[in-house]
Order: sequence, then structure tokens, then C-alpha cells
Amino acid sequence: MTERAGWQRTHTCGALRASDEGSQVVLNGWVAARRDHGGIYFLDLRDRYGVTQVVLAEEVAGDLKLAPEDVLCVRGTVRKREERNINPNRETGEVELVAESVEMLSGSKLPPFEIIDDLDTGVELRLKHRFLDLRRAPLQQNLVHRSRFINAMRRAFEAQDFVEVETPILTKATPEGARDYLVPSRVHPGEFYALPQSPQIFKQLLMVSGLDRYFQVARCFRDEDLRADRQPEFTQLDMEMSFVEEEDVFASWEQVLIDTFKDSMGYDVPTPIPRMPYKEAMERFGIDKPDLRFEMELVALDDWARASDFQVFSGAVEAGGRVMGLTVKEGGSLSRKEITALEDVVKTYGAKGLAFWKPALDGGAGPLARFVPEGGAQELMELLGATEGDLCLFVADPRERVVQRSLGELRVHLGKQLGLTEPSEFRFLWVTHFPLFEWDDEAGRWFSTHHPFTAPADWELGGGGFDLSDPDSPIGDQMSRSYDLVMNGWELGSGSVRIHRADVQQRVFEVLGIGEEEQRQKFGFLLDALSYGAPPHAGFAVGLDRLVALTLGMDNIRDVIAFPKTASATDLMCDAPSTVEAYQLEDVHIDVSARAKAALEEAQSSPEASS
RNA sequence: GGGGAUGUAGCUCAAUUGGUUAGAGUGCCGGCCUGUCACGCCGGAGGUUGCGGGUUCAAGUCCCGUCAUCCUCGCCA
Repeated sequence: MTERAGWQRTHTCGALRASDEGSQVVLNGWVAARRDHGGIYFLDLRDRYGVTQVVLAEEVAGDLKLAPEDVLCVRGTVRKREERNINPNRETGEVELVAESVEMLSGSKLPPFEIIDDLDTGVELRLKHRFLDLRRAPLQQNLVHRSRFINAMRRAFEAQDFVEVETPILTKATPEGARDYLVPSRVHPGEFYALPQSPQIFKQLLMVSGLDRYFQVARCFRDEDLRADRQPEFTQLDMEMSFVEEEDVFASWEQVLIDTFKDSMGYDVPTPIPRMPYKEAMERFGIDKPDLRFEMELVALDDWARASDFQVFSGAVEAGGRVMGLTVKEGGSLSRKEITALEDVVKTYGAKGLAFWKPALDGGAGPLARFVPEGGAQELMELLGATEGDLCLFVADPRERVVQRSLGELRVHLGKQLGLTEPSEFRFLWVTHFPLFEWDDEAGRWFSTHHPFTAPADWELGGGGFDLSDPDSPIGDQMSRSYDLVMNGWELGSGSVRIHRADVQQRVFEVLGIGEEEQRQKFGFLLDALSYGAPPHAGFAVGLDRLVALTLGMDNIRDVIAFPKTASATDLMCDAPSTVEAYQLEDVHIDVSARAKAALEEAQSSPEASS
């Protein structure tokens, strides 16, 4: 056996306590701080586990030059501090290490920012030196929490007899859904793999194989524009089970959530998790992922509006649209300026304006007041659940989705602004009964609301005979057997009962405008599999980055990911994406277009490119 | 693809109506200091005001373009 090298630590920097007094120990760690008092020199040594104060006597320090972030080996004796010198803010604060020798294991240049907990520095710099950013305790704690959370989830699935199976990363492009990341084939000139947007088809095939219960911590890739809660590559807890229906999937997940939250953070998830049909969510909250931590529900005012003298309101209803409102309790004190800011919120989502009313029995105030009929204030107040001192807000539009969406987003906005959302409370909800198809005006055809493998609520699916080029076709009324899991206004994940009959699957492809030829070419293997005894099956997937971020009270997923990308999908640390050597392109049979080449040259000739 | 915000010292920011040599805090370096832990005191170094162009006697400041980052609408089965 090899002998242990003399420099290696006997303890971590978070380990020593008063009970270790007198021990001879070796610590390894980074220089976190130095305090030179002339005759005595204090040194804070840091690692993942904590910080320990090292005391260097003049004789030991000598002319040793220490810089921040140098990596050291310190040998010495643990000493209990005198009462007045104890640092109560540190776990190791009752002791200090009296150094007998200090050895530099690795020197450090001056870092571009300080390695401190409450760093106040731009994202750009932090991402460029992510290895230094990740040296900070809060970021390390995030990653540790993520690891514990995901492993607790793994244990929970294993306890239910699920089998973790890995599926391919190099796979086939899918015609529907997000833009694919493509990988050119060297062996097959002109052909491409795609990175999976999710392991969807593979997990269904595993059900056909009889694996019965599958799960995976799966990396997924979607080449779409990013957001604070969206990265081009992200992680899902993906699962699928056979011989089940909706309620079995819900039950399985509820147990997983109970186990995971309990194990990893000691939180008791309140169960059963309530269910709400999509239609109800849209009507009451204006959104398919309602935040149930506060009330302030939307109110339908269509009948009131139809009879109103206010043209904007009555006109919207006559045009087949909606008028809805919501009441901000004690919102009457909001200034005109604040209300204008709220109007900007609804305009973002397509609303033309935001009407408001400060309710009172005498008719109230605000632009809507003159349209409240004599003596009609009480009726309107009752409709809105409003009392004097409240603020009522209204949106009217010929497009129902604009009314619901804009007021729904306004409700979320107000919830945050008024401090109605308690961050340590986790309110879950299953949203069910989504429509199977949605009409896309731009493309002029139907798209799957969830995905094309989702079972229709009615297996016969109308039996055909619909005019599929008609946006008002009753195909739009078909319900699906898909469901979302929602928490605190975030969509955590979605799933569905799947189609396990080849004929139904073909019919759905037809509605989506995927002809027989294309079906064979793109999904032949799936249709084939469905014709060899496919069990009824259903599944679900949860976005882990979002869920982990939420459990830490963060609304940006960047800091629960070790090496995240920027909003333009670049990695500032390793400078990806980047150009490759000409021979590499030749190998994979790729010609870069003249336009792309010109853009590259322009970028490289500007001084900005190298900075 | 659209909208908004930001870009000044290593870092966080300031700089009046366009006007002298672009400042402060912090970090860093040097000196002093034997109980600090946000140590203290003294001194010092440190700037292509993102980049390019324009207006002007004069631009960190005004105009045009461009790049980067963040937020967001569209997009994300």
C-alpha cells in the first residue's frame, strides 16, 4: 500500500471543535482572509465544509507571502480560544489552529472578484469565471441541495419498483415541438442526429417492452430562445408506467413528492394534491398554472357588460369576446401612476387597456364610474366581491384568451407586488382535461396541445369527417388525457395517458397534417411497436432545474446549474459555441454558408471579438 | 424576430446644462500594529468611460450604428 502523503488533511475546515483541543492536525484549504497584526498573523482557511482560523506566530510566518485563494497545507495544534475571542458566527469559532508549518500547495492569481458569500457582481463576470463563482458557499449549497433532492427522488422511485433506464442522446429529429439541436453524421453524409427534446418515444417503447415502471434523470435539449427559467439543455425527472390511468400516476407522484420533500428538506407536502380542470383554471385564474397561495380570482362580467352603456365592454361581448374583472382588496389607495403601471402589464399580453373602478355605493370613482347605472353600484360590487376601499380592474376584448391571460398575469403580478406569495409555502395542483388540439393561425393547422402521443379522452376521436382546415372544427373541442403539475404558479411538469393503439395514433397524426408517407418515415418504429401488443400506459416528467430552484426560493434557474448558459445560449467560460477546424467540417460533410462565413469574419475583425 | 434596462478603476458605483487633471467605497500592493475575525492606522499603484462613427471650440454626457449581458413578448409538442 502507498503511504499517505504528509500534506494531506486529517480534518476538513469545518470539522474542528472544542473537543479536539490539543490534537495535532493537518488542514488543506484556500486562503479566505488574512489579518496581519505584526507579531501575530491570522489566516482564515476555507473549504467546502467551512472556515477555520489559523494563527501564525511571527517565527512560523517568517517572510511567507500569502495571497487570497492560495491553496495551503497547514500543520499544527488545535487550541481552544479564550472566552472573549470566541467567534459565535462560525461553527469552528471556539477553536483555532496554531500553525507549526505552512506549505503552499498551489498559488493563486488575484481573482477577478472576491470569493465571498454576499457577492454583488454582474452575471457576465461570474459566468466567465464560473469555477471561482462555484467556490462560494451559497452556490455550493445550491448544488449540494440539488444533489440531495434528486437522490431523494431516485430513492422514492426505486422504493416504488421503478427501473432507471438510460435512453439515447443521439437520436432522431422530431417534426413537431421545439427546434432540434442537430448533430451531423460522419458515416452517413448529409444525415443528422438530433438531441432529444425529451425521451418521450423511448420511454413508451420501454413500456411496449414490458419494463412496466421506468424513470430517468434525463437531459433534454431544445433550441429555442431562453428565459430566466429556461436553459437550452435542462434536466427532467422522466417516468412512465404501464396498466395505469391518470389517478395511478397522480398517486405515484404524490408519494414521490412526499418522500422527496421530507427526505431532502424536512417539508411535509400537503396531500392529496387538489385537481382542477384546465377550463376552470382559465376561468378562475386566467392561466393554466394558477398560484393558489392567494385568492383574488377573476370574475366573469359578460352579462353585466352586455347590458352596459360602455361601448368597449358591450362591444367586446357582442363580438363574441369576454369582459372579466378582479378585485384588489384595499387597493383603493393605489395611485393613478401605479394603476398605469398595471395597465402596462396587461398590455404586454395583448389587452388594449385596463379599466378601473373604485367601488362605493354612491357609484364610486374611476373611469368606469359613469357607466355604473344609478343605484347599480351594489349589484356590481356584489358581483366583484368588492367593498369600499378596494380597487376593481377590468379587461374587455373580443379574444377570450387575451382577457384571461392578461388578467391572469396581472393577478400574479399583483400577488408578488402586494406580498401575498409566501415563499416557504408550496401549494401543488394537478391541472387536468386540456384540449387535445389547438389551432395555430400562422401555420393554418392544428397542433397538439401536449404532444402527438397523448390519448384523446374519446378514443374514437370523432371517427373522421371533420374539416381539418377549419379552425372552428369540433376537433377543437376534443379533450385530451393530459395533465400538468403546478406549484406556486409554476408549471413543474406535464404528462398524459398515452395512445397505445396504432389506429388512434395514425388518426391523430392525420389531424396534425402528417400524411401516411411521413408517418412511416418519422414514426414507423413507434407505429410498429404499437402493433405488437402495447400495454395501456401513462407517464409524466418534471423539470428538475425549476423545481430545485423553487425549493430554494429562487426564480432564476441559473444558480442551481453548475455551468449554465447565457440568454443567447453561449457558455462564457469555455466560449461555446465556437468555430471548428476545416477538416472537422469536411469529416461531417458540412459547408458553412456564405452568409454565416461573412458574419463570422465581421465578428472576428472587430476588436470586441477578443475581449 | 420585437420591446425594455445596463455597460466608467480588479469589483460596486458617482460625475450638475456638453466645460479644469473622470471621483468615492471596496479590493490589491507597501509600511506600522500581539487577539483579529467586515481588524485598525499611514501611504501607493490602478482608466481605450464596451466598440465604431458623427455633431461641437469642447463629448463619460448629445446623435447614428454595433457588440455583450440581464429581463421580457413571440417562441418553448
